[in-house]
Amino acid sequence: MSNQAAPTVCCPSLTERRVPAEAAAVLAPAFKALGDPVRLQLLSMIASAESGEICVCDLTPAFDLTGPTISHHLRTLREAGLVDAERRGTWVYYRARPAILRQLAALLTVTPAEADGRDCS
Amino acid sequence: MSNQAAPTVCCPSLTERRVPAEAAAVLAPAFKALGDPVRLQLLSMIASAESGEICVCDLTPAFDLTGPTISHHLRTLREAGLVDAERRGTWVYYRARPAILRQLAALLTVTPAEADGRDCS
DNA sequence: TGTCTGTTTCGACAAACGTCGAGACAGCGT
DNA sequence: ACGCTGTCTCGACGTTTGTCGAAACAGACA
Repeated sequence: MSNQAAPTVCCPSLTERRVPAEAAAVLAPAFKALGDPVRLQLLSMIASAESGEICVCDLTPAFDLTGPTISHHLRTLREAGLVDAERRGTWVYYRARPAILRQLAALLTVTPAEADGRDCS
Repeated sequence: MSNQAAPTVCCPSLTERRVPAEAAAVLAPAFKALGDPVRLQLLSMIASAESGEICVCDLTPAFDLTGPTISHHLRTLREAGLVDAERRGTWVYYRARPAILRQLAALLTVTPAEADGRDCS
């Protein structure tokens, strides 16, 4: 099931200091994987699954796309280290990797000092 | 300087409920803009600038890329709503838009309930 | 063993992307 | 008015991406 290594760079916010080229090279592919609406929804369906995992057979029919296309997007998420896959009998189950999600969130977190204020308005 | 509208969708985490197609369509382009190492560094340099803004003339020499290429990446960041640009005399200054960064961070934030634990290890 | 279903791989194609050089535009200083 | 410098736009290029259909692989079940 060939899961790739998850990035191991760490954690200060984008806004605190300039992210070095090596860190950018490692983190950017994860953001790139999130940069497609289908993959964003796939990851969300996986990460929000009640049991912590979800079957490809539940993912595929949720989109107007062929099986191979969904499989391709799932592979992209896997190679970005965002999800893990496990085959159990006939079906393949995907689960999210919270550690890397947290890392990306931390990168994007804005120190509350810097104003201009309201999100969600 | 033609700044595009920033996404106005809001805020629950990826992991809480499935992100709807319309939200994904709006948010994915912002992640896509972050999905290139050069743009990630550009945004970081902009967002971490002491005065809150930084001149293109300070950005360009930090990379082994031509002016037009840097300009193209900056335009991508602008169109994704991640930064704002303002011309003052000869120079053009860029500043980050914290609201959308916060929104993206919120989307990626994992509810501490879901374990598997340690980031930054 | 054979066949059926679920999933992935392969090959192809059009569209989008990252990069460049050449040229255009905007202000400043003479 | 002219030229100089900083920035952006345009056109071109090779590469990567998203999608598909066809085919391969994996496990279940008769």
